[in-house]
Amino acid sequence: MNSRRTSPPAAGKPPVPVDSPWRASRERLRDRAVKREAVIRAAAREFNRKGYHNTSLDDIAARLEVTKPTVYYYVTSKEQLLFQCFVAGVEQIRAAFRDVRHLEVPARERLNAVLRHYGEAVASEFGWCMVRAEDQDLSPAMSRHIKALKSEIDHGIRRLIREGVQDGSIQPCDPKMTAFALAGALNWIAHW
Amino acid sequence: MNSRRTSPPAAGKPPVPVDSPWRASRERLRDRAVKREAVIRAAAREFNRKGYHNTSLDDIAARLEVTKPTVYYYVTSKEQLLFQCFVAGVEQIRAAFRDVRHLEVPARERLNAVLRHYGEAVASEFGWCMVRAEDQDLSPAMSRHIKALKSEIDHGIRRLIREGVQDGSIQPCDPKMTAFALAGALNWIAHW
DNA sequence: TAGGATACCTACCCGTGAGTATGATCGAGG
DNA sequence: CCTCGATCATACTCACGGGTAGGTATCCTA
Repeated sequence: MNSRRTSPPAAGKPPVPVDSPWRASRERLRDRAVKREAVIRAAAREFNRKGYHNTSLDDIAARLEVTKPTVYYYVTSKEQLLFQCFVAGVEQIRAAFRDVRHLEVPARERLNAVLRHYGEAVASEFGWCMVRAEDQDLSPAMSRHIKALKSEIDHGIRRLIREGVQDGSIQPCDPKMTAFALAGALNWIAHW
Repeated sequence: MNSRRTSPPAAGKPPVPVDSPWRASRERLRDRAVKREAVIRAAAREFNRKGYHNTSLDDIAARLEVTKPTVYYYVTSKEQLLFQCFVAGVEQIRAAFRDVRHLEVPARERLNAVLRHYGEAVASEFGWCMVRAEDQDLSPAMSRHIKALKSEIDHGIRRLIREGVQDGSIQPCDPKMTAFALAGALNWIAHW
């Protein structure tokens, strides 16, 4: 049997329509940033639907009703595209930490708020890119960058746990293991 | 820049040596099952190291000091190889359930025992294949099969939780959500 | 010891998909 | 009106990797 002729590996969920700035209006929009962001969002959705390796840049371009060179006009490589999706997702979580930093409530409540945003981010269109993207797919430099971002979040959670234990709002526990378990449970959302 | 000429995406951890039955002795071993299992184990280790899509069958063959057609002699396709790795990992967990089924101890203890085996399985060389293998990479039939196996384990955990709540060894909780969180936390081991 | 089965290899096919060369198009400023 | 630059499409190149064709060596059995 020649597998080259068998049907593709099943795309699961139906495509999420993406509001393409190219189709948005007849006139060409001049805003590079908007289009670039649209490219990243479209990529994230396709990665989420079919996985990184099962998504071609032609797929992403088609979803935006554009051709591949146009995508390359906004992005230098597929790898960078994945990286940007990742960063976009992580940024949501970092924002949650910033929002909470100066709140005058017990650490337990701040932790809850962060974890809620964390869960929402993981459930968003960028969730897959954050959780399931394998750093084997990225260059060592980008992989290091991602590890650093993940580590920052991890330590942020640990710190909130420690503060909670100190101010009595959280039961005594090992912050490292607890943060690991919490992150694991929430990340699992991205796997359905 | 031509990415075709850039270095491969970083292989992370160093290769785990695999005891190849081919190199084991000068004489050819006649045991198909042993060799087939060696192929699957080698595949699991490579998938674990570099990811499914970044591992070629040539890689796996090279690790076993054989050629690609030899691998195909024991396995019909790369997809089936991934599937077999998955099944091998899941089987460890199913065994844990069987071992515990007829124990005369509180459900809490049985659950602990299962979860310990669960964690060990996830940390094993098949852990990646169980947790991170995306069903987008498998045919619909195999994907269904895998979903069924996962569901069986999930319901097994839920049942133990329910029994624990009934016999008082576990605090009252929602079995579904608790099982989800437990599995998520443990599965996260496979991501380091 | 012929002849079939098993196990393995060399050499190849070919679809796929990342990335690109080239030129068309269109809006805006001169 | 006409050029200039930003934007986009057509039509490629090329390496990679899954999978196979076909042959060979070794073993087993009659």
